[in-house]
Amino acid sequence: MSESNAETAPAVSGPSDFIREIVAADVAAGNNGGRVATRFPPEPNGYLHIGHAKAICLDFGVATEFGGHCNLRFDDTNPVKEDVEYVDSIKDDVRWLGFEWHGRELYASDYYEQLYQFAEELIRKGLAYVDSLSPDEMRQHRGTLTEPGRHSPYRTRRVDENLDLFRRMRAGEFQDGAHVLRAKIDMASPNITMRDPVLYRIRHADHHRTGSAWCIYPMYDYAHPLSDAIEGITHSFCTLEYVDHRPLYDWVIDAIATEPGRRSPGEGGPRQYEFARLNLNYTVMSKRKLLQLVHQQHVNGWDDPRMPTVSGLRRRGYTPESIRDFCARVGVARKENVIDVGLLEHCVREDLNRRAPRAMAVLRPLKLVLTNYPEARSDEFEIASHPDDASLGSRTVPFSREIYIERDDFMEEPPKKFFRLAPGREVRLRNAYLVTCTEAIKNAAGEIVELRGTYDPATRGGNALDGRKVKATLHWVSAAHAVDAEIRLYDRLFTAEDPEGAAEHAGGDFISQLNPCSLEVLGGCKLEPSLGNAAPGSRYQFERLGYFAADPDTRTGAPVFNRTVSLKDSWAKANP
RNA sequence: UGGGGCGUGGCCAAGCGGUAAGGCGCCGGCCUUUGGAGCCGGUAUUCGAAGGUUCGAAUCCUUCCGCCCCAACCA
Repeated sequence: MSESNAETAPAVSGPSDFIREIVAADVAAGNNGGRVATRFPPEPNGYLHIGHAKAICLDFGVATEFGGHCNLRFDDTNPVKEDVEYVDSIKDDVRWLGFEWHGRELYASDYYEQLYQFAEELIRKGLAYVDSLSPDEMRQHRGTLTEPGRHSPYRTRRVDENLDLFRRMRAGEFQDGAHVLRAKIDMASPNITMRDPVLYRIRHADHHRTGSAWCIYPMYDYAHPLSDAIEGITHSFCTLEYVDHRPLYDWVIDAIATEPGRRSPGEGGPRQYEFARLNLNYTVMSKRKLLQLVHQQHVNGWDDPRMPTVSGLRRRGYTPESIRDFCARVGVARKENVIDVGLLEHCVREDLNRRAPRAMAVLRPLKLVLTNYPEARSDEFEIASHPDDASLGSRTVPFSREIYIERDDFMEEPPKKFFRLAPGREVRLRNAYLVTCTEAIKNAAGEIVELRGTYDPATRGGNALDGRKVKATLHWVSAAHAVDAEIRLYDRLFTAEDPEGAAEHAGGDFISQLNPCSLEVLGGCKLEPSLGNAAPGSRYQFERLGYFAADPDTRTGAPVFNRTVSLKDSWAKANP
């Protein structure tokens, strides 16, 4: 392509959402010198979930798209809820999702001293005061949605008195709750956030990073804007519930920006933009509820494959690519939304269909004995690992007289549209032979315990020389060579599309909406030998069944697989 | 009853005064050694409602309706 063409070529993809539109306009206008800096600011009080993944894709995505950078900043201002376990898991998850913060691992707690000095500055400017109302009294004074609040009697304390009290707060002279530092804004504001918000509270608690160095801790509304300003963030993205906080965000930055060298939002400093959080049906997304599921052991930890957490999805077998694709398809807007989990499932299927090697596994085995196949003999088939991608190579699959097929691939009295095996019917064993069922053996209870049949030696590989067709192809595993495995099947965690909504109507809590069948553990599953040493985390398509990933519980000789997602199944859909 | 945000097909979502993109889902058809995958076609005379402005409105104005958020010393 010539250079002039390159310059005149229309943009392949412009801004794809309102956020990128704003950033593009800022860059075009040269705001902040054309610089773009974002941040992803998780509080380390829980594991990341798919909703965070959306935010991560936005924060890191926008930064790289516009040649900027994104800081990973832990919003660790509440020591009683936070823990290093969470910061470690968050770092793992962000990295696994495919994002890099290039050493910019930052903490709000890094700024505690600076934040404290800013607070003294606010006091000196008469913009903050120490209040000594009890939490309950403060609530009384705050007013209601429709009535203005009242001034605290402590609101008029002198600057020197405020400074003295605040220093003694820091020095640990007071009990928790005795005093707080408040911004002096407007107790009559219709926006309740602006009614003299608390900036600092006393918490005699050890912090996971600063230990016992502090006994006063800044509030989010104070620490967040200043952290953004300190780091030179240009675009600060958060969810819609913070829209009402934006005036306070701006107020805090403006309040300390009169000093030389500091910039207010109006002067090119950080600006907050809000977007709608991600909601998924058939699950819950709040950290509080996820924490409850873990603590009450309704699931087996934060990384339970049924959880919408990043670590849960990872263990389930999701790929980072599929999650990023999902976030891209879902879009970024300001409308409340509930995304169908079906879209998430579509995204993994699409990704794994392209990349996952195929293998055969029988979940619920039914033995088929080929009576015309010599007992001592066995065959080997070299089978491509992917039907459309030779680069994935092949593996050797043994065949013998006794093989396992899926129980529901046989019906003694098949209905009209059932194409699979039935007495007298011929089907193909994938990549092997055409076989015909001759007999179903039953036990005393009348249950089918074994099938007898014959194979056609002239159909090696699966095709008949005479061109005769069969309606079905079954997966299979040679009984003599099979590897036994445990396979875990997952269904949605909740039976209701909207667990909290359904619970409200039923008068219970969301726990009552749990799906009792969300986990089904199958033992004695039969795997083809190539699967015997699958490394934990490795993903396969088990032909005709779905995508499966080896679980960390896998032990040598005892594989454990999780079903990530089933294959689309038009037979099952039409015959529920 | 105060403030704020939001309403485009079943679920998302473009659209920015010139006559409704796209994805998922769904419905048909083709193809197929995975009832998978792939391919082709269909799926909103209408944008919460009603008025108004305009040659022309999902886009501008007015009113109304509905949903969500805010009264933690949580984030």
